[in-house]
Amino acid sequence: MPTSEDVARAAGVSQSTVSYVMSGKRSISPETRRRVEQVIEELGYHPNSGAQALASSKTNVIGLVLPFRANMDMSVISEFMAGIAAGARAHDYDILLVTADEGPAGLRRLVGRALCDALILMEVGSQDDRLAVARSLGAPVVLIGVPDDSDGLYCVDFDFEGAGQVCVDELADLGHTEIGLLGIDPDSTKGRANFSVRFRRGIAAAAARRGLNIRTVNMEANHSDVSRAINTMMKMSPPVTGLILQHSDSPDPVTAVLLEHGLVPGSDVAVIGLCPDALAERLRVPMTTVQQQVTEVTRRAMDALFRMLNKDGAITGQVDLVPVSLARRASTNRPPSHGRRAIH
Amino acid sequence: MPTSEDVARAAGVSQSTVSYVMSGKRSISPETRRRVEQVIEELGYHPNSGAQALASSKTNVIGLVLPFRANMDMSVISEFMAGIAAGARAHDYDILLVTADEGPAGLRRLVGRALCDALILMEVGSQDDRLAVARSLGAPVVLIGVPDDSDGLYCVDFDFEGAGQVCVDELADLGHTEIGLLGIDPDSTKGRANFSVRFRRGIAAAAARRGLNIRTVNMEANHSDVSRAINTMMKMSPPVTGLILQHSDSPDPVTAVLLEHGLVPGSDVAVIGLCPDALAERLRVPMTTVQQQVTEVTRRAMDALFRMLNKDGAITGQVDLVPVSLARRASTNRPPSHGRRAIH
DNA sequence: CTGAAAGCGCTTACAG
DNA sequence: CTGAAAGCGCTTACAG
Repeated sequence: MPTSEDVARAAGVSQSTVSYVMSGKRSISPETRRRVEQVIEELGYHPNSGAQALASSKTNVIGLVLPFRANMDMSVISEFMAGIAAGARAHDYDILLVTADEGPAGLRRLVGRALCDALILMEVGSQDDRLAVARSLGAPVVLIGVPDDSDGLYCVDFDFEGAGQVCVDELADLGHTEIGLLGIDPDSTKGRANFSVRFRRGIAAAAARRGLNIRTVNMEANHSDVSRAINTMMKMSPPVTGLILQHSDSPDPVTAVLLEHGLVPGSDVAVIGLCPDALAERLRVPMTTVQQQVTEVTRRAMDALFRMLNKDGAITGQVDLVPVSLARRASTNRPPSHGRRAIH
Repeated sequence: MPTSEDVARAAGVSQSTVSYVMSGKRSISPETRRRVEQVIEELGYHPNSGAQALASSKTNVIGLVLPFRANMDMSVISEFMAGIAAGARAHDYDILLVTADEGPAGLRRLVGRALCDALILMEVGSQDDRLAVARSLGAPVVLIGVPDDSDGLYCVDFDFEGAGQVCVDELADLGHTEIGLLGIDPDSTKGRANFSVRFRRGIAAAAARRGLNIRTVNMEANHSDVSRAINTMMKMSPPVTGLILQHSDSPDPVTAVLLEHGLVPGSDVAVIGLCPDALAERLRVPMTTVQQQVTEVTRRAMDALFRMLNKDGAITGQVDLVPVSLARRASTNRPPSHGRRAIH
C-alpha cells in the first residue's frame, strides 16, 4: 500500500503537503493540488486509518451496539441498521457492529481502545446496565429506545405510548366499546426493549380517558396460541369487537384464525396491528396499522450524534419521541355490528 | 485514557514490558506480570487500537460487506450477522459493517485504508462486479454465496441445488407426479444472490431424473398474487398435487389461500417450503421445510477466514456447499389423493 | 528476564 | 503558499 510519503515523492512535494491537500485545512496552489491529486489517483492512495486515528484522536467510526436477541423483529431492526449505516457513510463514518451482549464492559472496551468516536445503543431495556457506563464514557452516545431513567442521555424512539392511544381512540371513534389486546407476554421481554410497557401504558391511558375497559390476552404469534387467544376474546361477554395486535408478526396468524371462525376483519371485527406495512398490505384483508417511521427515528438519532461529535451545543438529556400515525386499511372498515352471531 | 506508558510508570517497568505482558510474546517474571496486570486493572487500561494497528499492520477487524436490498430475508441475514459477529469476537476480532452498495471501490477503500484485515462478502450475485477486485485485494476474502465464476475465491453457501432436488424427490417419493413451483420472478432478483437460479436448477435436474414435469408460476408473496398463482396451478390438467415454495415469506399466505379453497395441506395438497423453521411451525398446518443450517455456513466461513488470516495453508478457490435436510411436518403427511374434487 | 529505541503513517503546530 | 519535524501509542528487533 502506498503511503503519503510515496505520494509526496512522486508529486515532488513534502509529505505534509499531501496531508493538507487531502484535508483541505490550508490553501494549496492550484498547480500543486492538481499534481498531488493526480498522483493519488495513479497510485490508488488511501490514507491509513490507524495512523490517522492515532495522529488525530478521531477514528471516523461509530459503534453500533445492538445485542441480537431471540424474538427481535429483524425487519425493523435491519431498517435501522441500513439507515444508520447510510447516515454514517454520508458523513464519511463507518460502522463497527457489536452484537454480542458484552454489557457495560463492552462499551468501555469500544471507547477505551479508541475503536470508535461515538456510540449508538439499541435494544435499550428499562433498567439497562449499560446506561451508567454510557453516561460516564466521555464519548457521545445516542440511545434508540427509552429507559426508565434517561437522565443525561439522549434517547430517540417511536412514541409507543402515543401508538397505544391512537389504537384505542380509532377503535372507540368507530364505535367499539369492547376492545381486546392480543399482547406480548411481559415476561418474555423482561429487561429488554420496553416498548411493550409504553404501548400498554398508552392503551390504558386512552381507555381510561374514553371510559373503556380493555381485555388483554397474552400469546405467542403461532396458530394454536392465537386460536386460543381469540376464542377467549370472543367468548367474553359482551364479546370483543375490536382487536389490537402487539406482536409485529401476528397479522398473518390472527387473520387466518379470524377467517376460520367466519369473522371477517373489517366486517365482523376491527383489527389494528403494530407491524410493518408490508406485512399488513399483503393480507387477504389488508390490516390497519400504526405506522412506525424508522427513517425519521434514524434521522434524528444520526442528527443528534453528529451534533454531539461537532460540539454544536449539548443536546444531551432529552427524550425525543417520533409520533406515529395510523394507516387505515380494510380491517377497520366498518363500525361494530351489534347482535352478530357468537363464535362457534 | 491511560496509555501503556502510564501503566509502565505506575508499575515501575518499561513501556515495552507492558506490551509484552499483554501480548505474551516473551516470558515475564511472575512478580512483574502481577504488578503490571494489577496496574492495568486499576487504571482501566485498554490498548489504543489505532496505535496497535499502525505498529503491527493488523487491525483485528473483519469487514462485513452486506448490501441491504429490498426483499431480503432479514431473519436469515440477521442470523448470519449474529453468527459472524460472535465468531469474530471469539477470536478477538470486531466487525466493520458496510451495508451501502459501494461496489468494488468500497472494497478497495476498506483494505486500502487498512480498516480491516479480511472481508466477508454477502449477497453475492452471479456476475458480481466486486469479485475482480476481491481477487486482487491481497487480503483474505470469504464469499457467502456462489457466483458463476468463483475462480480463486473461497465461497460457502447452502446447497440450494441439492435443496431443489430434495424437494422434488420427497414429493415424487410420496407419489406425486404433478408438481408445481411457486417461484420468485427471476427479474426481481437480477444480479443479486443467485440462490434462486441454483434452486431451480436442482428442481429441474431432479425432475428430469424422475421423469416429471414441473409447472412454475412466479408470484409475490401477497394474498392476491398467491391466490392467482394457486388458481392457475389447480386449474391445470391434471391439477398440481404437490407444491414447492421458493419465497421464504410465502408459507402464511399460501396456507391461507389453500385453506380458503378447501385444500388442506397434507391432505389435499403436499407443500414444501424453503423458509425458516419458525415460520413453518407456527402455521395451522405446520409445513415441511428444507432446513438451512445458518450456523454451519457461518462456522465454515469463519473457519476458512481465520485459517487464511493465520496462513494455515491456502484454502482459496473452493466452493463449499452445506447440505440441506428436510424437516418433515404435517403439510406432506399423505400421498396424493387421486380423483379429488376440482377447485371451485 | 528486561530496557532503550526505532518505526509504523499520519496530523498539525512551528517556521519561513 | 510550503516544508521540516514533533508526536500520537503502540510493536518488536536489538542489546544486555
